[in-house]
Amino acid sequence: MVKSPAVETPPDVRREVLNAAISIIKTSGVEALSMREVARQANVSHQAPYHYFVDRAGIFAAIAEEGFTALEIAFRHTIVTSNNHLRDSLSTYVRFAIAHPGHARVMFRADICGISTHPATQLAADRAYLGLLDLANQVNPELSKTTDAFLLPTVLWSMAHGLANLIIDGPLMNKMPTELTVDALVDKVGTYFAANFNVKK
Amino acid sequence: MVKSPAVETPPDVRREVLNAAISIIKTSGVEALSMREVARQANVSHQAPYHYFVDRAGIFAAIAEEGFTALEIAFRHTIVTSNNHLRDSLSTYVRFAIAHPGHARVMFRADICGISTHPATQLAADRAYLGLLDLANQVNPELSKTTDAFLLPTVLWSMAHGLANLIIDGPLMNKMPTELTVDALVDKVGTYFAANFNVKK
DNA sequence: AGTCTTTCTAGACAATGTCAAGTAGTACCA
DNA sequence: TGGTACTACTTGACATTGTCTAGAAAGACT
Repeated sequence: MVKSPAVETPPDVRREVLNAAISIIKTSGVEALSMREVARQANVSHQAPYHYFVDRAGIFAAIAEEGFTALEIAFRHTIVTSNNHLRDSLSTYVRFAIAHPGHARVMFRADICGISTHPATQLAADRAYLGLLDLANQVNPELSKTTDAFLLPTVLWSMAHGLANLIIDGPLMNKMPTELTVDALVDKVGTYFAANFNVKK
Repeated sequence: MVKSPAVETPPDVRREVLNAAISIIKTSGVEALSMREVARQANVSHQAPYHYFVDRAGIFAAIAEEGFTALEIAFRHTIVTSNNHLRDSLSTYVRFAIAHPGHARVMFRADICGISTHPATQLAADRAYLGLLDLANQVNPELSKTTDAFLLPTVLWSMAHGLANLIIDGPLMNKMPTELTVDALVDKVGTYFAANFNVKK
């Protein structure tokens, strides 16, 4: 094929397939994703996705990898820009999940994100975790030297993970005051937590 | 068939089906549950489950309902027996999830637990939430009277939910010191959190 | 011109969720 | 005793799914 003069870009089937998958997960959940529906939405044959992703799990692994990489970048950004690392470690995680529910729904579920079978995804996940550790280290550098160094990161991770999941999939919003927006909730919870959690000692 | 004299109990197909489903979810995850596999493990025809549960989602709803009811009982028990409600609200939730992963995997995922379509499940979930609220109220009864009464319960719920999910499905245990058992982790995190989170004011 | 590789498409298969129809047993009434 | 209704299933059928196997078209390299 002769390359046309900078008018139309060549179709990036891999990207199209991935976008279709992310969109399906975002709107209908992980359960609803079928290879054939993905192919249909990407306007390719039902077998084209298999060329880029070995199987259904392969698509999930690719989405998760993309997500973990983006999350790590978000953590690194927060490390250098925040003046309240405790609060913002929460909000970075949660806001990422809200902004990218298609990715989050996959990343946050080890049973389907293929972390054990896809080394690239494992690596991206490890790097994101390191980002979180570095962020926690900003909160109190002393803690990271103790034998219980894992405690603060675990609390932060659990808290953020729980809040994110309850918001994007769970019934939390129904239980909140009706006038409270998601953004306001994340703000309030983050501020409340950071104000009341004592990290000295 | 002639009924044998009080020796064997009549087969409870509904229970068998439910148990088979819970066992499949526990060992292979929600994704792996198929109606036909459930029927096979319960030794009934592939349509028998449909007699008791309208569809696949119906089985999940029944499991979730059972789980929420049990969780509420656990909360109520903790309310009257604990002398550290902050710590034990966490551990009650997390230990429930660890002890009943088959139930937990379904309950904690609104997209599949059928909360919006099955009123009985919704009711059980609401009751469990009320149990959590009552538990949070033990921590600091004053807080429940303020306009920000939702903050402490939300923090507790998020924290517990996150920790539970990271343990039963997530990659958290890989990141922990190798000699740390799940039980010890729950203990340590709960104690650490309760010791450092300030609920006065 | 011929062969390789990449990027797909087409066809086939067993397994799945679910609809429709049937059947065996039990309960109740005449 | 016969009839009828109901419960608790079973059997059969169908479209849809994930995935295997076989190509096919197009460019790159020799």
